[in-house]
Parts: sequence; structure tokens; C-alpha cells
Amino acid sequence: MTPKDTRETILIAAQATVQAKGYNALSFRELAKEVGVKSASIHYYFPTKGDLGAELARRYADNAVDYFEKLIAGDGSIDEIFARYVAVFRAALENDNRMCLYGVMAAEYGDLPQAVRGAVDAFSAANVDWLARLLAPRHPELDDASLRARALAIFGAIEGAQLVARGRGDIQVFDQMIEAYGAAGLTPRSPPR
Amino acid sequence: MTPKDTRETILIAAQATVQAKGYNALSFRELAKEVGVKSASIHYYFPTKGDLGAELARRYADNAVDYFEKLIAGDGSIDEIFARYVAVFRAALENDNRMCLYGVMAAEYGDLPQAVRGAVDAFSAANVDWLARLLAPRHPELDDASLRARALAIFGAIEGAQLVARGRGDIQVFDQMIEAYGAAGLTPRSPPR
DNA sequence: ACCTGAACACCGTTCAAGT
DNA sequence: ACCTGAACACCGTTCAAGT
Repeated sequence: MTPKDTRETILIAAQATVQAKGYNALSFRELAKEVGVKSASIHYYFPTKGDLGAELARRYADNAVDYFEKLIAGDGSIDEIFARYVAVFRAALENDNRMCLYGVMAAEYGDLPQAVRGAVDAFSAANVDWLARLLAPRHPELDDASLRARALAIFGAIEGAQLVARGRGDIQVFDQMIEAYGAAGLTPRSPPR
Repeated sequence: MTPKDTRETILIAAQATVQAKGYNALSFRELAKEVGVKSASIHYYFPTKGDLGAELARRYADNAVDYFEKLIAGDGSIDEIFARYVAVFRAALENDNRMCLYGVMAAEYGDLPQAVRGAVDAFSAANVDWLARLLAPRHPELDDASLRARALAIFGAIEGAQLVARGRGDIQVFDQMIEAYGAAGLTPRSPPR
């Protein structure tokens, strides 16, 4: 395994643990065992746990932005694109009842190193920006501030649906909540399949 | 200080820490320093951290249920009672950007002892029950399952608003999201003051 | 450049010992 | 009944030492 692979393997394993158990439950020693090195070697790539956490959050946000850009540039109605956006959050729950990295870290915010907080904030800002862009054509009557307020509310509602559904350990709870948001008119509705 | 006080002091200090930093960031040794005993004494009252966490979650749910019962039995329109319900979640953010104990613990769910999980689940169930009762008179057209789905969606949206607002460290973000939920018709709207 | 063992101060937990 | 010191295996971090 090349060093570049080792670094990547660390990040992948760490992300899975944080999404499942939280940032504070992530242990360098456990992580080292999964990767097949000693814990001191993790520190070679990431001097502190904060450095690892910050890179994790940055990577997560960057990957999300890339994917969302492709979604909005691709084919499909606003309803269809929104459904694919929601599907990303649903997929985390399908993956062993994991949560969005952002949601986990936001809940632990008070104990997060400053560098991690910055990357966490960037994720929510990117989601709100993207949602505002997606919804803009449908809401020509809204000024920029109102459009962003709507986007913020949608992002929060989805995060909350994920949080509550993971507590229930029931993905149908997530689907039910997303359906209710659509029925109330808060979000676009998924097109029938 | 009587022993009963000691036990109570432990619970109060522990709750504040969990709401600020998360369950995993709670340390028996730090807690002992705050309370003014040695960490082994905390174990006298709560044999394991799981025992403490479970009691924390139970107490939190019980206190919430008591308060909510008083709200629904007291004066006021549905809109007014709902506004007071939302105010409870807002108050956590006002208190040094803390979160609802439930939200924090749900985010750490994968690393929670079984006893803690049970108490966490009870809190969300209690909230959904209560919201369904509150909204029932306004939605005679909904059957029980639909009413509960609506209540679930509202609960999740409020939790999500709190999660995102704490990440921003901005309580106005919370207010904006609650306003947007009302505007969309998902939740009752706060009566003007 | 990459990895490691050993040490440090921390953590939850246990338990024999104190009052 | 309530508290404690000391020990255990854990934790993140540092660093000198290896290749």
C-alpha cells in the first residue's frame, strides 16, 4: 500500500466511524487497527485529531458540492433534482443507520476544534446556496433574503428528519417526514415513479 | 451538602455539559471537579456512564412531559401553545448555544448504551404524541396515522432548525426557520405580539 | 518519507479501605 | 451510607529512534 493509499484509507475509515458514532467516539488507536498501522502513524498524516476532523469535514463538503453541481447541471425538473438531493441524505441512513457528517458534527459543535467548526459551517452554507439556486426559478416573487430563508428551512428540515429517523432506527420515518414536508408545501414534492 | 443534593448536582452539571458538548465529551473526572467530589464518588451514584446517561435522558423526557402537559391544559389557542413549545427549544440555544438533550444524543446514537437509547426514543415518542394531541382539533380530516406523521414532521423540523442554528451560532437563524415552517403551512404560526 | 515504541497526562471502571 | 486512593486498560499527543 502506497502512502497516498494509507492517507486515503485513514480518511475513509474515520468518516465511517464519525457518521456512525460521532467525532468524539473516533479513536486514533481503533482507527489505526482498522487501517493496519500504529496510532503514532496516524499522527504522521494528521498531527492532531482536530486536523483529521477538519480534513474530514472539508472533504465531505467538497464532495457534496461536486455532486450537487452535477445534479443541477444535469437533466431533470426541479422536483426530480430535489428528490436526488434528498436521496443523498436517505442513503446515509440506509448505510447502517449513519448520519450526514454535518449533522453529527453540528451536534458536537461545542466540543469541536475551531478548524473543524469552520469546515462544518462551510457545508451548511454550501447546501443553502445550492438550494436557493435550485428553487430560484420557481420563486421569482421572492427576494434573495427570502429565498435563502426558505432554503435554510428546507436544509434544516431534512437534517432534522435524518436526526429523528436515526433515533428511531427506521428509514420509513424519514420518508414519512419528507413526504409531510412536501405535502405542507415546504419542499418540492418527489415526482411519482 | 446532603447526599441527595450531591446526586442532584451531578445530574444538573452533567446535563449542561451534554447539551453543550455531547454525551461522549462528558468526563467523570471533570464532572467530579465541578461537583466537588472525586470521580469514584460519581460511580457511587451512577455505576457506569450509561447509567448516568440513561437517567439524564429519562429526567429530561419526564420534565418535558410535565411542562408540556401544563401547556396543553392551560389557557391559549393552539397557535399560542405551539409558540410556547417552540420557545423551549429556542431557550436551549439562548443558554450558551446549547441543544436539546435529545438532539445531541440522537446524533451520537450509534455509540450510546442500550439503556440510554431507550430513554432517547421515549423523548421523541412523547413529543410526537403531544403534538398530535395539540393539532388534532385543527385537523379533523386527518386519521390518526396522518396526524402522527404530521406531528413527526414538525418535531423533526424543529430539531433540525436547532441543529443548524447551533452550527451557525445564530439564534436568528432558528427564528427564521421557524417562521418559514409557519409560512409554508407545516406548523402553526406564532401569533403576533 | 514513512513508521514505530515508549512515555505523558488523560479517560471509565473497579475495589479494598476508610468514615 | 457515602467517600476515597490506587490500580487497570483505555485515550490523544510527543518524540527520539528506526528504515
